[in-house]
Amino acid sequence: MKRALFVAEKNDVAKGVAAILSNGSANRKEGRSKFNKIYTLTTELFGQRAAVSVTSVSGHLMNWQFHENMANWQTVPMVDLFEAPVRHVVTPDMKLIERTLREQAQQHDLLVVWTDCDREGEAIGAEIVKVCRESNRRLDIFRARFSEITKVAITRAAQNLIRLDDRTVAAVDCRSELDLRIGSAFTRLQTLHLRNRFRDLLGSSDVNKVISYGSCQFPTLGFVTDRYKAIENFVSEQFWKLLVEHTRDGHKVDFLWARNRVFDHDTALVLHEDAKEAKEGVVEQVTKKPKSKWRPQALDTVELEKLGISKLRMSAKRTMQVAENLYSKGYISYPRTETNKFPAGLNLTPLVEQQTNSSIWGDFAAEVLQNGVHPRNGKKSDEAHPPIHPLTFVDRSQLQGDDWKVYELVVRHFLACVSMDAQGEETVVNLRVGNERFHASGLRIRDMGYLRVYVYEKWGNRLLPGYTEGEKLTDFQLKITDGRTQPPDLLTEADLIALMDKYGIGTDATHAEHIEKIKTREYINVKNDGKLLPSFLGLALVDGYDDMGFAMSKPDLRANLEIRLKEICEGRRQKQEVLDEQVGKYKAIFVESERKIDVLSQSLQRYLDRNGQNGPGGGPGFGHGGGGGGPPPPRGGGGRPNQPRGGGAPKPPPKPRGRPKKAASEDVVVIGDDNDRQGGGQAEDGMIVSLSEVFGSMTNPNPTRKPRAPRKSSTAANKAPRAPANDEEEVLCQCSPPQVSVIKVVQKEGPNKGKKFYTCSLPYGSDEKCNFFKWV
DNA sequence: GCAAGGTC
Repeated sequence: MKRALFVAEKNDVAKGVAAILSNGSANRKEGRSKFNKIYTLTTELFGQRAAVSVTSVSGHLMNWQFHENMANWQTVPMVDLFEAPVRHVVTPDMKLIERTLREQAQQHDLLVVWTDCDREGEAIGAEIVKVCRESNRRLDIFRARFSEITKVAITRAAQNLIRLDDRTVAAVDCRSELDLRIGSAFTRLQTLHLRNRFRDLLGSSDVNKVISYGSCQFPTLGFVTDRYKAIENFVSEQFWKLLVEHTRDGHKVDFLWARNRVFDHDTALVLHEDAKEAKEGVVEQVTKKPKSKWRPQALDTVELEKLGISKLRMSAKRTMQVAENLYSKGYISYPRTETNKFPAGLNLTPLVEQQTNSSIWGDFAAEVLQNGVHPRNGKKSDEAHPPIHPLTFVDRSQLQGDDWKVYELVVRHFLACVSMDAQGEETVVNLRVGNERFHASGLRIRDMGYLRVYVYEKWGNRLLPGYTEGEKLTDFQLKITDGRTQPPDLLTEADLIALMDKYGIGTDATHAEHIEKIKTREYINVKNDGKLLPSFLGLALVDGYDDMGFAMSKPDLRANLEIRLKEICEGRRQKQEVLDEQVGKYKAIFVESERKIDVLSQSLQRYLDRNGQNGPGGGPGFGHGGGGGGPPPPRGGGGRPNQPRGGGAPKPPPKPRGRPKKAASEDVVVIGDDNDRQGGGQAEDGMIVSLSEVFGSMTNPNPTRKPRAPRKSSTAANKAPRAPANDEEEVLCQCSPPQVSVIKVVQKEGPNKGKKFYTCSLPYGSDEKCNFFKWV
């Protein structure tokens, strides 16, 4: 009888494969590592009975390393790290597993690799082969291809063995080697340079701060600094809105303006006057239509992390730690998955049945069974693991703290996913006053559906009194209100994960770690409300390389590598070719960076100077506690002290609560010169207050340098025609002294769209701006 | 003392 050794990526899979192939009759033996057992059984292989041992590794066995002679940071020329030889060695904590494999390989005739069917799984497979072959040269090597641990999938895989895919292995090796070379070279460069210049901040010995560079760390940091700068460079604009208020049956109804808002006061006044003259409003249309709120899709890792952050107020890292713990206890399925659709072979009914035991959601689970189990599936599959779902029912009394919170989330999400959408009816009332249109909407919920178990989402009734079509209203109030556009919010950890996911930075298993890494490196800090704020150090690193001309913190570097790796996998490029090309490219950047490295310390010095107190002579750090460390507040912050007032009592800026997520953008009606606005537009007060929470005593609101990137929405504006154009006369506004006015174009939908008008050249929101308005 | 990728 042939003897076959099966090796899976983790013990859990080995156990599952053994149980399925043996129909539950496998024997369990201890391996050298206590986490990786050996299961023995007999099964059919190549049409014959075979004696099989199934064991496992725990992820990668091996790692790429430099030789010891490269270890000294002071004496080894850093640039040598790009070409010094590297070797593939078994990592110390995998030694016991390696021993099991060596021993087992000698006792078997063939080896079947059962690692996950993804890129890393293929590479782990190659490591298993390497170790096993060394101890048994005669081994026949095969690979099992399976996408889930179900009877059908596993037996089919066992009967259709294939070979390892060398190209995929080459792609992973390429990635690992590049990450190692680039990471170590730039880490040494930045660390030694900055430590030398800022000895008191960074310390001078090995145990002190490392300023690491990593191909995932930097783009992750870049997302945080980009958002911070978008806020810093944000220019707020004033806008105006019309609003109709009407009270009926004791309900006050707000009819919102169909134009939403306009950015020109005169336009708003004209439209307001026009509508006011109408005196009467007409209910033009009352529509009722069903509206549903969809139940959540099957849960994957990214979504679990996002929910952990936003609903449980835990970090992504912590959420995953807890989920892994629940997984190891057998309470929930494998938590690292990119799959958000349940495989057809997975019977969900017993999983729902178990939950009927709960005193909390048991009734809901029972109801799901009555109505049928209908998962809402997404479209993603990693072909390795199913969506995250509960495996066993656990009573509230058996779990504490975060363990319970995460288990509860997984169960509630699962039950919600397999239940029904919430159903309601929406009523929209369209009201016309003169030429202006307004609308109010109401919602009546008919069936809460999944929301009865999914306590993390809310959907409320919005009562609307009855209106009938054609009805005329006179007892309403037509109001004109104003507000200011708000900067976007700082990123939350959930936003960051979504961005990493979108740009392919890291994998589902690692993005929480990259975020954690840039926290421990003190490149970013987490505010009390969970928002992420870059530190001086983080900003300085990003700016430093930007100033040298290398976009090291942009996500496209990594994206570009991914494309090359794919080409290797598809056989269109050779590993060595890509390696040479990438090493060459980065080496050139490195050499230049080393030459211009002072730019980096200058960049950090600039931020420290802004702080006014934290010179290199001894500040408390880059952001933890005290008055020390965060970045300065956005430009113009701190109570706008430098604005000359242009006579007359200045109107206090309105402070609308519940700021909209989006910045002023595409619906800007009027256009002007962005530079004009530097003084006038200011970040909203609320922003300044919230930022200064973390900065303590830091006060200097004036940065030493101009923001580099103008805000996007204004770039189009810069191309605005400045009056006078050749065919138009020069028109002066009403300022004293009068200024040449600018021509702007109404861009909003409406009767005046496309019409040109003259207006004061000062920026909107500027106190000095006069009210001059004249159609061209 | 450097990376990112697996996993416990």
